[in-house]
Amino acid sequence: MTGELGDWESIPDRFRARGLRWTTQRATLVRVLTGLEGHVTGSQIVDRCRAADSSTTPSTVYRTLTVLEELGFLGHSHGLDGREEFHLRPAPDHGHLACRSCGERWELPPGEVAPFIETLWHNRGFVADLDHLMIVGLCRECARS
Amino acid sequence: MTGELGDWESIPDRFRARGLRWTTQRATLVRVLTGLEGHVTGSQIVDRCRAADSSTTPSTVYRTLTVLEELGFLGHSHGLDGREEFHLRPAPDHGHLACRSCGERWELPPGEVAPFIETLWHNRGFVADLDHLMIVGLCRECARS
DNA sequence: ATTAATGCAAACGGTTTGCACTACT
DNA sequence: AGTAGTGCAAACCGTTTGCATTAAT
Repeated sequence: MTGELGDWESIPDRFRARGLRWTTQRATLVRVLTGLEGHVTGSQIVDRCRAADSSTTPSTVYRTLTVLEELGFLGHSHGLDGREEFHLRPAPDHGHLACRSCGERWELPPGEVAPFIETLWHNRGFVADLDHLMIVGLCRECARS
Repeated sequence: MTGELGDWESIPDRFRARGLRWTTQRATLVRVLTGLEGHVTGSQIVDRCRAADSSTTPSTVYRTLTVLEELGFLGHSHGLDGREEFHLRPAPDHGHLACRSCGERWELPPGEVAPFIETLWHNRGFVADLDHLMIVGLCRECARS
C-alpha cells in the first residue's frame, strides 16, 4: 500500500536536494494532501490544513502548492466554475466529466479518451494533457429532463 | 452577411418579449459583442464597452452578460487560467485547444471531436458540450523542446 | 405609474505580495 | 552564518451585491 504514494515519501529529500527546506508547515500540508481523494481547490486545502494545524496561513500553503506542482507531485485542472483543482501525482492518468446541471462528476479512464488523444497527436502533433481534461455537458439523468 | 449574426438583430424584441427592457447600455454591449471574434473574458468586454462609452459600469455589463447567456446569445468556456470566456451563439460549434507552454490556441472543428463525443454518449449517455471543451497540452512546437 | 435597469460604492472570495522575523541547513 | 520559509496584513483582481436613482414600458 505504501507503494501507492510512490515518491511521496521521498519528498523531504527531494526538497533538500534542491536547496529547499523541509519545514513543519510543509509536513502538515503533505500529510493533508496524501489523505485526500480526488480533486480539491486551493482554499479547500487551506481549510484542511487549518483543521490539522490552526496556525496554518494561506500564503504558506499556496507557496508550497506551487513548489509541489513544480516538482511534479501535484497537477491541477479546472472545475466547473473554472477554479483550480489539485490532484496528486503520479496518479492513474484520467480525465474528468462534469455535469453542468447537477454538478456530479466522473473520472474518465484513459481507454475512453485514448483514440481522441491519439487523433490530436496524429493531426496536429498536439500532446493533450489527459490529467487536465474536463468535459462539461449533461449527464444521462439531466439530459433526460 | 447579416445572416451570420442570426438572431442577434432580434435581440431588442427578444428582451421586450420577456418583459426585459432595451437600454442604451445594452445596445452598447451588444454592439461591442457583435464586433468581437473568438473568446473574451468579462473584464475584456467591460474594457471594450468603456472604450465605446466611457460611462459603462462593470455591474451593468456583467448583469447583461448573464441575461444574454440565459437567452442563448452567449456561451462561455474557461481559458487556461480557468477564467470565464464568452463567445457568441449560435456559432459554428467547436472546441478549443490550448498550449500550456506558449499559450497559443486553436479551434477544434466538430469533425475532429465527434467520434469522442459519440463515445461518451454511447458509453454513458453523457451529452458533452463541445462549445465548452478546452483541451490543454503541448503544441507541436513546444512538445519538441 | 410601474418596475426593470442603472450607477455607485462597498463587499466578496480566492489568491498573491512585501516585508520583517523565524528557523532550517 | 546564511538564506529559505513563514506569518501577517495589505493588496489584488475579477466579479457580485445592496440600494437609492433613473428611465423604459
